[in-house]
Amino acid sequence: MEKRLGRDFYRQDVVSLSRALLGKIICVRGDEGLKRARIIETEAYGGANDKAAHSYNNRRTARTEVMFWDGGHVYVYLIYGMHYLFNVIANRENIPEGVMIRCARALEGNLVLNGPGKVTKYLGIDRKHYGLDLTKADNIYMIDDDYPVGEIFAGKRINIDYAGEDKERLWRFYLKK
DNA sequence: GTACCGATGTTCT
DNA sequence: GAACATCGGTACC
Repeated sequence: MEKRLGRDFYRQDVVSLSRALLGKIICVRGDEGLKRARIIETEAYGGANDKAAHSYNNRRTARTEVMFWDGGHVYVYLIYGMHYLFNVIANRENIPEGVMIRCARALEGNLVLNGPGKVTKYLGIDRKHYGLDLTKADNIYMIDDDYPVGEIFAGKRINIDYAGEDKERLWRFYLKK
């Protein structure tokens, strides 16, 4: 059975949500029709106390604004001038936490999207999705189809050398290939 | 497998 | 003006 994930699902702390999102399906409707991908790797970005997060120390700017919104909103930003990264906002209003989707598998063709920039490129996610609500939007949402996830592995997050001791946190979660 | 490199544009200091 | 939650390429081992 397939069902759309609702608000309560997203209102978890960011580490719990990062694990819970594994195996779920991202659906995006765009110019080329419906694209879907199953999440197989995530990273948690904590709020005020995580030096790796854009919202570290509750930094609130035009870019990080959506991180302070209720769980289930979409945070998209451009990195290195060419790649959009897709994040799912966790927890509740004014607790700025987000889950980065690092790796997924396209349902159409079984293509492996091994990198956050490849995930957004395949799905067609860009700045127009910034701030949308995954529980309400008709062009971007998440589906639970009761996929058997199996064992979840954990490791250090990637490319956050600037984060000091927080780079040691085991906040990357993934399923076996 | 690891190591570097350039491309590219927005954000924040 | 520096930094950046990346990628695809080349080089080498």
